[in-house]
Amino acid sequence: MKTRFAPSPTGYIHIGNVRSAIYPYLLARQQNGTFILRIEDTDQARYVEGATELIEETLEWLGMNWDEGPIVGGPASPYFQSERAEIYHAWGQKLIDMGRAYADPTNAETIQKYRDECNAKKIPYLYRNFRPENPPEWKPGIPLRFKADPKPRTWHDEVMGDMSAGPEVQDDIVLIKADGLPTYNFAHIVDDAEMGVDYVMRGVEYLSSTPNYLALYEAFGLKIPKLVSLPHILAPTGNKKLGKRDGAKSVTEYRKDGILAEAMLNYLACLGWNDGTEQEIYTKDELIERFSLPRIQNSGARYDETKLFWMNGQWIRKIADEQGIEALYARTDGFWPENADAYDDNYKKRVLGIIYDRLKVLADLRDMTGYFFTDPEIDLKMLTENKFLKKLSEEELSELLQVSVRKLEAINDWNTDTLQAALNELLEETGKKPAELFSAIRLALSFAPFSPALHLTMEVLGKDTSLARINRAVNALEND
RNA sequence: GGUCUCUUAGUAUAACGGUUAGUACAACGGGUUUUCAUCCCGUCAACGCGGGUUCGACUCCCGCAGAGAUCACCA
Repeated sequence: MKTRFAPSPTGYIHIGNVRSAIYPYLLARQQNGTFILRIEDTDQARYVEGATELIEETLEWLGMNWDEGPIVGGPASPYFQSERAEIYHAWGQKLIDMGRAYADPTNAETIQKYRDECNAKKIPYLYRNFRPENPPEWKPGIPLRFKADPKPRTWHDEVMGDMSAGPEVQDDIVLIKADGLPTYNFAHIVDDAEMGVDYVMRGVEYLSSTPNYLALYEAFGLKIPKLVSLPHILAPTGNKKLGKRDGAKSVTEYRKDGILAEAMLNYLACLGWNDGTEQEIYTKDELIERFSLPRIQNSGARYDETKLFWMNGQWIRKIADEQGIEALYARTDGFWPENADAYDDNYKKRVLGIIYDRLKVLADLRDMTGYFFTDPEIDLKMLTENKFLKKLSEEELSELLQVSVRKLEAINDWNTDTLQAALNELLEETGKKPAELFSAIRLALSFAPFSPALHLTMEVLGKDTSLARINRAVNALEND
């Protein structure tokens, strides 16, 4: 059993594109089949340098390894359509020999004229009504057209159900272009046959062309693969399919923001598919096990970045809780603030251990952990205008912090338990509410809008740094 | 315009003739010794419209409307 992902290297690969790789991948793995990557680079004008590498990187990052295709090779090599011209020519010749294809010498202007005539008469434009009477012999430089056999056709789509179409949508499509390379319409049929592909999964936009493909399968006497139309992913606003123009981000960008591959795969797989249960978080293995074609949604699904971010937070916590902070730490390379470079892994791991449950994306580390690595800039307003502290005078604030310093100085064994105990004693001795005492110390330490629980923060910061920071704040208050 | 497809809360979805129409994200409110977050609790919120079929319709049928796709020597 074989499935394939057949992208065109026309630029970066965005989330709308990736999903059409996920489903065939899942299906192939579930049925111990083969997942093929084929590069459809027959449009030289739209070809973008480096796009193939980007596709490969993206699939690798998501953990979707392919069994046949670029890099790994395979029995139907090559897997770049631009390198398969001879194969398409041979198949084209077969059609010519059967009398089912002809060279078309008509120039573009004339074709446009035909089209305009039809539009003027308000009748559907079909090229087969203008077939040249004495087509020349086919040779390079002249497009090759299919000789359609229009008739009612019915077929089954694994997602959309039973389909039918009349002759009015079947035409003499171009098989091989003047540049000698095949059109998508022709190339994918030939390749799927040569490569033994059993499931053709692609976006619904190909649904309208399916009758033409059916005619081609029939002409060649090919077994029709299972046809699977995948609904579109819609842009966050409007009703358009998600595309680069709507600012669809590339998968690479999300990776740089610190979206985990697991979360990306999970979110995309569940956008337009569910297994009927209320489960939301799926590992790759669970997706492989549960995936089924009939449960693919048949209407478009709107892309919702907020939910992706939520899911990423879930995955950050899942990895930390199930595999340990070590496993999560291994993913954080490149996401720390610059000034963290001077610190060792162990320290950063401890920081991660107390901060991870407030991360949505790994890049949040940059904004949220700065004060663990450098003394924060003193901003007295954060203290004096804090909603719990603004009723205290600067003198009272200073006094409160000095009392705290004396209490904390007395701690010999600096750990979360002794710190918690000291803080509780301070509450009693000062008679302050937690909101006042803790806010004052927290801000003196971090001058950050938020930070982990106080005793955890101080434990990681260490006794010397913690006390020095509070004293610093006291001095600033005294000299204000 | 022709042809085709789709239609449950703001979003993603569950239901497969009988439910107070379930869940999650978002929003809003509350709780967990400070903040932000996590976690927990709660609130708001949906079957596009109109006909049938049926004892009974979100579920089946037919119209309509709305949305989308396609009509290339692009994929």
